[in-house]
This record gives sequence, structure tokens and C-alpha cells, in this order.
Amino acid sequence: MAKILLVEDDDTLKEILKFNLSRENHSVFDTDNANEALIYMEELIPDLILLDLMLPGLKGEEFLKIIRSNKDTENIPVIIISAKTSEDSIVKLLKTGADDYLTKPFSIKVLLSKIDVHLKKKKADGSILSYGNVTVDLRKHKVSVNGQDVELTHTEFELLGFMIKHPQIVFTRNQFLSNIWGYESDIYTRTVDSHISSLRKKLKSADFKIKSVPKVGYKIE
Amino acid sequence: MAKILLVEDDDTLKEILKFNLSRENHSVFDTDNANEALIYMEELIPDLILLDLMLPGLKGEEFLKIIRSNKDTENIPVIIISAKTSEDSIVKLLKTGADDYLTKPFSIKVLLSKIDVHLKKKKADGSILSYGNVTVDLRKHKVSVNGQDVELTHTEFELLGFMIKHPQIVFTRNQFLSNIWGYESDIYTRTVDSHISSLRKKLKSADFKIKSVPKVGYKIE
DNA sequence: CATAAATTTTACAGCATTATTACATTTTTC
DNA sequence: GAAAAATGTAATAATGCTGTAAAATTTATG
Repeated sequence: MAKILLVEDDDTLKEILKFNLSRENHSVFDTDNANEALIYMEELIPDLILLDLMLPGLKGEEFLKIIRSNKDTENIPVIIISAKTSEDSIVKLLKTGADDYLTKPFSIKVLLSKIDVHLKKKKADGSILSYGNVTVDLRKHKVSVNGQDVELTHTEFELLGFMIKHPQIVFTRNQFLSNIWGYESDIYTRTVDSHISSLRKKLKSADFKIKSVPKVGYKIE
Repeated sequence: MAKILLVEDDDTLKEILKFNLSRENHSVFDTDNANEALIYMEELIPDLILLDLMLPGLKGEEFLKIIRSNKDTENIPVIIISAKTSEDSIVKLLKTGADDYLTKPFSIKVLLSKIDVHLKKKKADGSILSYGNVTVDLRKHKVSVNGQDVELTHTEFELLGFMIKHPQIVFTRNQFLSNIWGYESDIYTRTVDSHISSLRKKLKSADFKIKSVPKVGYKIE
């Protein structure tokens, strides 16, 4: 269900991993060196990266730094696979921005579950968001309350999607405008209220409320 | 710099951990059983939890589930400490919602760096200020005392946020006015007093006081 | 090109927040 | 210790924000 980039030069291990990851319905893109991995990155933007540290050419640490310094990739979870056991190198890697690590030899089962955890964390940007009894499918542009479809207009949909991605967080009318309408829209801020009002009407049976925070904006709660 | 709840029944290990965590400027609250931990939770809302699995009474797994099912605590990072090495139990824990785990014996250095990583992650997603038993979530526009939500108006919220950002520091009424109302407001200075008064009423159970410093202004203490 | 749909703006009622007042109480000052 | 100044706070008046229906405008649709 996820795109995983595997950077590993040990062929045997690579095949084992590919086999197991595929069985979990992930699509695996593999390479044995970090330079090639960087090229993959650009067009692929994987959901997760499995990185072996002992690589020919560009070192794993460097690769990690590059990933973390690029806006498009800085949030991709990276799990390190390493033969090293030294505490110091582990500490250093976690500091550089690795999300997790495994030392060889490791259990496939544990790896798979770690992958699972990290992907779930990321899922917020994924295609299906939900909060309480409300589900928003970003790909299909569908919203349902208690499994029952609700028809929303495009703006209403965007508004709901934006709030549900960050539940509880308050956004100002201008934040809504710049995030949904675009930076240079010169729309009257009260337009947001208008759409919020129609959203509320359509989401009567949702088990959250769109709450107005006076003098600030709106949030779902 | 963070509040850490340590649930551990091995006294030796507990002392070692307390010592090291304190040295990193964390405040540590410790208990040897999960039932007591739950009581701590309510009034404490820690920033991170270190949980030993092998506990008398309420099992660690159950404790974890309870934490995760409560809105107020579901986002607190939990690091598991365990003697078990079974893959299955690790997998199960990660599924239940643990953020990380360590198997005994583990390196203090690695633990500290893991704690660091998890705290940083938290900090990135919301500026949460707290002082004593009062928590101010700037992004959610929420204030709680002892974990209990308190409704504040916008001005009250701003006022509290401003003071709690600089605890102990005295601000003049004019400083409040220019920082909260804006530079060119020509508001009567006594208006500040009025809002301070209502804040006090709403924060009766806070374990700090908004103290007036005659001829100067106000501070929290 | 006409009609429908969606979006933006307007307008206004209702309401909550805020600023001010007034008076009681506390703290300074001399 | 008494007068003056400053603060505490409840009550009132004024303000301004939000909710929403409806009109005006723009955009989609056949």
C-alpha cells in the first residue's frame, strides 16, 4: 500500500526484503547505491526509506542529511539498517534525523511492524482522513458521515479537508484563504464564514462541531 | 526541560534513570505501578512516558491502551522498557501505540537520545506552554488546569499566554496594552485590571497566582 | 448561449466580548 | 496612622464579531 525505497547493496538481503515487502502490498523500488537513490527520490517521493549504512560511494549518513535538507523529502520516514552496533553512531544517526534503526541481523517481523508504525504516522497526508464519524476521501472527493455519503461543493470539501487534517487546531480566516484559495486571492474574509455556515448545515450529524474562536478563526472539536 | 513520567518497579534502574534524566534537566515523576501512574497522569499530563512492561498489578499493555484511548493523553510519546525480547510482543506493542522500545539491558546514552528525538517531534507540532498545572496550547487555543479545560475569552487567552511565556516577569499595564492590544490602542489602562480580574476568577485552581505589583503591573508567580 | 450551480458579497439580527464606570478595598506615602 | 493613591471587581454600556439568509456575481454545463 506504500511506496518504499530500499537502498541496500547486499543482494541476498535485498531479495528477502523485496519479497516480504511485496507480500505486504508495498511497492518496492530498490537500488544498491545512494547516488542512484537520490535520482529515484526526485521522481518517486517514496512514503518510506529503508537505508543500509554500509554503502559504496555516497555514504548513508550523507544521504540522510541530503534527504532531510530538502523540503520535499524532509518528512519521509527513514529506517536505518546497520551492521554497526556502536552506541555513538546510533545516537548520531537519530540526531541527524533517522526515525528508527535496526542492527543486523534483525527480524523481518519486527521490521515490518516498524514500517507499519511509521507509515501510520504519515497517513495523515494519505488519501483517507477521518475524524469521529466523518470520513474524507481525498482521492475520490467523497465525504461520508456514519458511512452515509454527503454532497459537498468543492470549496466546502477543501475547507473540511483542511480542518480535518489538523483537528483541534485553530486557523484564521486568512490562513484558510491562503491555503485554499491561494496566496494572492483578494477575497473578502467573511466568505469563509459563509462556507463554514453551509458546511455546518450539511454536517449536522457529525460528532464534532466546527467551533468559532472569536477574534481568531475556526477549528473542529 | 520536560515532564517525564517513569513507571518502573526495579528500584536500582529507577534511580539510575532518575539521576540521568534529571541531569538532562527533565523533571521526573516516578511510580512503581501502573495504577498509580494513571492517577499521576490526570493531574500531570507528562510530556513523555517511560514504561516498564513487567509490572505488578495493571499490566503495561493495558496501561498503554488506556493512555491511547484518552483524548488528553493520546499524543504523549511512550517508550517501552522491556526484558522481553520476543518479536511478537514488540510487534504487538508498536501496534498498540508505543512509539519506541528498548530491551534490557540498554544503553542510557541511547535512551536519552531517543527521548530527545521524541520530545523534538512533539515540540515541532505545537507550541504548548505550561506553568505549574496550567497548560496553554497556542495552536488549539485551549487552556487547561489540571487537565481540565477552561474557557477563556480571546483577551484573557492572550493575556495569559503573554504572561506564561515570561513567568515571574513583571509587565506594566502599558506593556500589556502595546503587546496585546497593539501599539496605537488608546485604551484606558484600567481595562487590563478588569481582564486580570476575570482571569483570576477562571484560574482559581491554578497553582500560581497572578500577582499585582503595586505601582508597576502584574506577574505570575 | 441559456440555464443551473457554485461562489462571493451584502445586510442585518443577535449575541458575546470588551471597555468603562463606580465603589469597595488595599497599599503607599509622609 | 491618616490621607492619597492604586488596585479589585461587579455591573453597565458600547462595541464589534459571528451566523445566516438572500442577492449579486462568477463559473460550469449541456
